[in-house]
Amino acid sequence: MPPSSDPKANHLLAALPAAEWQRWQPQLEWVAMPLGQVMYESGRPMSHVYFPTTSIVSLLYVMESGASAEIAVVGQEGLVGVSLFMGGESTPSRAVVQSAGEGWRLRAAVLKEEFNNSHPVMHLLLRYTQALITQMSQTAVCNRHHSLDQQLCRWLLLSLDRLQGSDLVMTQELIANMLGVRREGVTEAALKLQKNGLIRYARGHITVLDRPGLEARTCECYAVVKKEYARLLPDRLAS
Amino acid sequence: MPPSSDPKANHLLAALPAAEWQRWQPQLEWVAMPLGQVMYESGRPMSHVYFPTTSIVSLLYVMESGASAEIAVVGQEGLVGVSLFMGGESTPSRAVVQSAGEGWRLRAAVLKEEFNNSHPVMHLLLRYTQALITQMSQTAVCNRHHSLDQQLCRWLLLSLDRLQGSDLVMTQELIANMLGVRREGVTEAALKLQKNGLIRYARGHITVLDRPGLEARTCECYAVVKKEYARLLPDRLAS
DNA sequence: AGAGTTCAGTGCGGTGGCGAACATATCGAC
DNA sequence: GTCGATATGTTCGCCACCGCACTGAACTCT
Repeated sequence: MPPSSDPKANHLLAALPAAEWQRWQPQLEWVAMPLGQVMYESGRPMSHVYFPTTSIVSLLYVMESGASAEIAVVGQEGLVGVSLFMGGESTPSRAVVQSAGEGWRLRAAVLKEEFNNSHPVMHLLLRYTQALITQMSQTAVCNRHHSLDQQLCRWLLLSLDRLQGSDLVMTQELIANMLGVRREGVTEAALKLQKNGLIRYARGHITVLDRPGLEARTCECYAVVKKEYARLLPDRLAS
Repeated sequence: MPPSSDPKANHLLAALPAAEWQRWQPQLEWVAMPLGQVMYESGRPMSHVYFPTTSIVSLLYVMESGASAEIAVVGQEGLVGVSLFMGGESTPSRAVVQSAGEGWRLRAAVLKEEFNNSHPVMHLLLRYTQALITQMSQTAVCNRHHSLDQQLCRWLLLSLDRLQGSDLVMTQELIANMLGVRREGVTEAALKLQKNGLIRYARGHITVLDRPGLEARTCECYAVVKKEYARLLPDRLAS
């Protein structure tokens, strides 16, 4: 399978200054990211950082009981593996491909070297990390206070922002795992949305018909996160 | 009110290399941190970073409805204001003193300069930030899956770790605000703990009698966070 | 000592999400 | 075209937590 996507489809790579881009380009390695692939496992050191272009990756925590919950989602606007330059080498969470696609990766040693020796790179990555922190915080708040209906809308919108088009390949079962709720709950919430003409779905394909409608139904969390991404990341970096 | 605490009671300050400590010491300003004081407000640029010594600060998000939820807690093991060196200058959350005490602060400009020009400082602060990220992630998970009983235990333990002694000055009302639940719910959960001899409390004073007992009742989230702090932060930095 | 305030405990109906079991529908493989 | 696997829809009892209203107790201030 050949690369069909430009690395610069990733917003962070696109935002690199020319000098850095020259150095990185030969080191970037194309990767296919099929649905369900585990990009890194909880507690395991990471060998690469990944820059998704057409894929979406979920950071999720899997509990002892087997239950899970999504902490944040990463797409073309970001990168998977912040703990590499943050200094921890690993995190207690897992990264799983939530929507199949492609991406580019860089070896851990190369990234750390670049992070330490280039202020523009460092500041870019740290600002992205802060945006990610906002997403995690807001997830915590949302999990506490908002209804499943609202959370489903938020989740659909966040995912949509990280893809092109208005189609998601995603079963209700998977969404339930991400949100950390029962599949039946998602069915019920999705039914309401479909009845109101906001989405249409069938056997793992969801089409968003009325984006403004979803935005009207979701909680404030979506807007807070989106605004913060726009504030922290230059130009088209805003997802 | 004179300073009664050594800056080095803060673990991050204590971990500074000698050269950095020499530069920082004259710049550090002692501050009293009374209960309820807002260290920074959502969306507002920060003028200082704060290094608590005997106080505890909650990072919390206040919703449009007025409801709130704690995202993370900071004490002698850390610092308040990571967004300064992460590059965002502000965050959508608020920082409030949850347990009165003291701390030291540094002007934003000084901190940023130090962060950019000293690799040891940078790495120390980034590792702390990653630990903080773990705490936020785990809060999201905990909010999703665990009972109020378990969360109360987790919260008590996290707070206890950031203080000396086994006493908390804290009403149930305040705890409820932090956890983002009803005050009555906290009353009920606290009653159970008291009946089982794990804690004793009265009118805003809580004494932990049986720490291992609390640890046995709490969810895995506490241990995950604690372990990650220990892993990421050198020596006695582990809270 | 009395009044007002703060803090903790209790009861009651409502509800959102849980767990489990089961019914249907669509797709792909053979 | 049949069969099994996969995805979605429905039901039912259950329980934790919610919102509200109220009681009682302890501390504070004058």
